[in-house]
Amino acid sequence: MSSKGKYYMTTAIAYTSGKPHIGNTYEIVLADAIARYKKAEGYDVYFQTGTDEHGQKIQEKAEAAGITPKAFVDEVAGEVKRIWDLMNTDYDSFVRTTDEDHEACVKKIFRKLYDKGDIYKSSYEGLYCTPCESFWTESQLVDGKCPDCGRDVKPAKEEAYFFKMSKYADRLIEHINTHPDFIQPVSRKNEMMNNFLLPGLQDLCVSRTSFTWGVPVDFDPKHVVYVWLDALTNYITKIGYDPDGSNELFQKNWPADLHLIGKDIVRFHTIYWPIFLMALDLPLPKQVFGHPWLLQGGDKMSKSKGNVIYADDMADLFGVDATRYFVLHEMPFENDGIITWELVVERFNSDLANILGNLVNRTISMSNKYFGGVVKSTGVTDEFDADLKAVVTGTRAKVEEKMAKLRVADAISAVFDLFRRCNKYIDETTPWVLAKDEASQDRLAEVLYNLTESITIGASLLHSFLPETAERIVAQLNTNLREFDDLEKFGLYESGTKVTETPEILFARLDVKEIMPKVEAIQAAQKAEFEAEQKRFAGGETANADVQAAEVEAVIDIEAKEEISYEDFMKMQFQVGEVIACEAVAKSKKLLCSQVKIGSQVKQIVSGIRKDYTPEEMVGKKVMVLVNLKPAKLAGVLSEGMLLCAEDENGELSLMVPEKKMPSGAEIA
RNA sequence: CGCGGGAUGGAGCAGUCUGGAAGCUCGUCGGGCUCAUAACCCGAAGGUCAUAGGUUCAAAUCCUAUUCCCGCAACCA
Repeated sequence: MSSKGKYYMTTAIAYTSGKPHIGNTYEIVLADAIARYKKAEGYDVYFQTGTDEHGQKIQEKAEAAGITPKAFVDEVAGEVKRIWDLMNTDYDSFVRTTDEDHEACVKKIFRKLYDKGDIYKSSYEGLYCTPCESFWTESQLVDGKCPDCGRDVKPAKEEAYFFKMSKYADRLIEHINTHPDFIQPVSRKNEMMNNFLLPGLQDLCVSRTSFTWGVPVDFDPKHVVYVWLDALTNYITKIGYDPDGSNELFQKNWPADLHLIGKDIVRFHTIYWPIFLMALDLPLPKQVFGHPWLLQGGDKMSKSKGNVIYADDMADLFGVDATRYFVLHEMPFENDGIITWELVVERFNSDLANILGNLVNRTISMSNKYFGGVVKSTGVTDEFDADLKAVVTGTRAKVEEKMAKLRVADAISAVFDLFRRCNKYIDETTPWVLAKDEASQDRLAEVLYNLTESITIGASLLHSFLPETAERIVAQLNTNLREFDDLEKFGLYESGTKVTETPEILFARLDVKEIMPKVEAIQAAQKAEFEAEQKRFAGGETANADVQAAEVEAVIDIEAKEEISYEDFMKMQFQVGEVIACEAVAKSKKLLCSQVKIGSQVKQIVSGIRKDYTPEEMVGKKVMVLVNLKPAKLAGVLSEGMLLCAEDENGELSLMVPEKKMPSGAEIA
């Protein structure tokens, strides 16, 4: 096959703070489908993926786990690689940002940009929260306090390196305007322009001193390179970029043809990354595609809820190709997709089992039943053949058109339309009727030949998306996958070939009733694992909470706070209060404003409990109140105390109430 | 007045840029068929395309206003 030239594509590198879930997995499968497809089309594809392993978060997680950051990322990177391989992804290069060659190159790049004057040393000024070790901007503060811990912040300065973004902004705007395909989908381009480029770019802080797990700046080792400068450059370092002279692989492959990333990091890939490249005098990537997210029933996935869907769980239940099929098919082009176990089962049954699996099975069965498995072309056609052939041979062009626009879900649908057409063809030609008449044996043979040929072409087109299934299909038909260039030709299946005598079921239908208990088991295990992890990381006191489906009663461990003295405790005054009136706070979604009678006085208390309690049910409750809390305004409403609540791992709240009847105002100690 | 996304038959989505008969998949109901994995094929019901105005010969699509939902992004740099 003639080469159409090189095609260098990358995924974002996965951050190694934890096991990748189905959303991360989506990206690699999508990339793999595109890579396989481009290869089939005749491109010389180089496909790189990997892991991003530096940063404060990882350092903290490793510390909590009591291991070195390196040991931590080794484990997670191994897990990422395992899942990528499990998903049958055919990448050419797996980069880790802790690779020595990468780190060495990042240092060189940093120095080059510094020598060039694009990076300069200055100081970061902002409002600093000492306990949190974080800088905040004025607008991030909540009531003038640290949004994380609520404590006071003070103006502070930290030495840091900055990158002169503004220097290249005009060039970038020009580039984006003259290359309409650069940012895909287009809606994101407008977002970038309007929100970041046109208002003016701020210089970017590209070093940190607050943690050490990163690539040190070699001429100023107390700084580490800001993660994005470290992470983004993987696209060039690993294929052989070197400021002192790059190798052939780099010469051949750069600029990248496609960076496939999640929509959340479009900004980094379409603003910072191109500007870094401009500063290095390198050409810009041809296209950045920000794909949407896969959401769980509209909800965010959360490990603590036990509803995170992992690729290996899905692969266990449905198989690798079914998992690939689902994520590829269900993810729309521009908006977020939804994934639920029920939807997965539905897709599995209707598309994979019914339309595809059953088609292959019934076709092979008929060949065996009527002709001892031998598929022969006899040339006896009739009116139904032309349309079948037109659809089958026209599918390649449809797939081609969709894939050119990276409309992978649409491309895979086009392939399934081919299989649908085959099922219809069986109904039109009614082979079982032909079989009863000795005179129509040749016609019957031709029908089965046409089906076998159609399925072979369909399977070949399917190969980029579901490689294993495609191979299983052609193996059963005792043939090979067709070359891409031959997919518009009908009739290449060798006449007289004998198909398998024992067709295996490609996808056995699933019963959602049988799947759901397994799902629940997975979720329970996940919860338990999460809690064990929390326990391991945090240690400390345990508290009980009710958990429905789980066999063991779940407990929650929270981070232990500093020990306090009895005096500290006695500073707080708790009393029983009776809610005598309650209403929702108009300007807020979360807050309820209660009038609480404590002894003879009434305090107004605002609480963030609206999702768990209605104003009506609040009235009359005897609650536990912290009464000497300094009054504060929440959403513009004065609050003079705090109602005490317990919170479970799902964020569900339960008001603390006295176990026996207690008068309002009773002291709690 | 923080920013962004969304609202299309029971569910999930396409169509909106570039106005021109409201479409796809699933589900439901009815029918057909029996080669096949209770699969396959055909047909039907079901939507004033969130609301109100406007532009136009023509609006899901363009403009204006309003309402409602959802995120702030996948455990996180």
